[in-house]
Amino acid sequence: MARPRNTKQKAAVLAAVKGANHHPDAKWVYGVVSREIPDISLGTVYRALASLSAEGLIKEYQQADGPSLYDPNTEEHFHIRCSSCGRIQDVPPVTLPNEMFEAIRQASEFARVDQFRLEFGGICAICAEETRD
Amino acid sequence: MARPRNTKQKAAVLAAVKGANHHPDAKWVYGVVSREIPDISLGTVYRALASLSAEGLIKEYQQADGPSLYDPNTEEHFHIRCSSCGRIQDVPPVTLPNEMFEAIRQASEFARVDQFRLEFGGICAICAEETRD
DNA sequence: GAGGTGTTGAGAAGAAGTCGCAATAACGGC
DNA sequence: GCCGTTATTGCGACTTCTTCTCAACACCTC
Repeated sequence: MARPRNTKQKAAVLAAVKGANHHPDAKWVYGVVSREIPDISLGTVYRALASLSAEGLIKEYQQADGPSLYDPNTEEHFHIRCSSCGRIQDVPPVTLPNEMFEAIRQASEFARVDQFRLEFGGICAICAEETRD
Repeated sequence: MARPRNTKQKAAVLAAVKGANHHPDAKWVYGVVSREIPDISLGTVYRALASLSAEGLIKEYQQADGPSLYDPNTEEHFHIRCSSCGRIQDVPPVTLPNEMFEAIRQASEFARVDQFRLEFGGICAICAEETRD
């Protein structure tokens, strides 16, 4: 594994993600970075995003039904999605009781059960306000 | 919404999914059904799978990092994935405590938090056996 | 500042799925 | 059983998201 280099493209991609007040996808990052580096290519944005998440500077969040999103927040956390508008927001991490893992291990006959992926869903305040009439 | 018709294509797709001993994707179903109906098209398989899951006869399971899988088991259940071989297996459903939803609601300032998506990860028995030396 | 080699830009290619449309075939009525 | 309506099919083109190829470029070390 070679030592990654610091290029202005990667720096600009990192700045764009860190400066986002939401969870941007590659296209959005491309749009932002293009203003600064007009001839950057989308492929480079994808490579920079992959490289930055490999370095732990950002986090990739693979959606089940849409493009990967990139998260400036590298602290451990979870997400909640508004089922009405699709907005995604960070929430603090939660833990599951050990008995739950043990129950799943027994039911599945897996040798080890030590990971989980959890995301919440609901209605955000804005959508709740809008649909109230 | 029109009344769906029963076609041999849809029946064959349903039979293929129900007969699978795993969680097949559209391509696998296409491969199986093709042996019976050689000139079925992949588009038809996709449409049949969508229609069957809308009717509740099968369940679509959207993966974050791969094609949608289709689940013959329509009972409520969750999944566990082996992080080594990718095998996906059903596990019984679990519930999360109300306090967790309430905590997430407060932290997120969402109007409502009433859904979650949870999947487990670990090492299946077969992979555990293989890597033990 | 020269050299080695990560990186880039551009576009092609790949993976997964959807769409438009003419032809076909279910199914309810007669 | 035949008809007509219209849902469904097959086919290919298209969309979206992402990765790959490859020659040219530009970091970084010495």
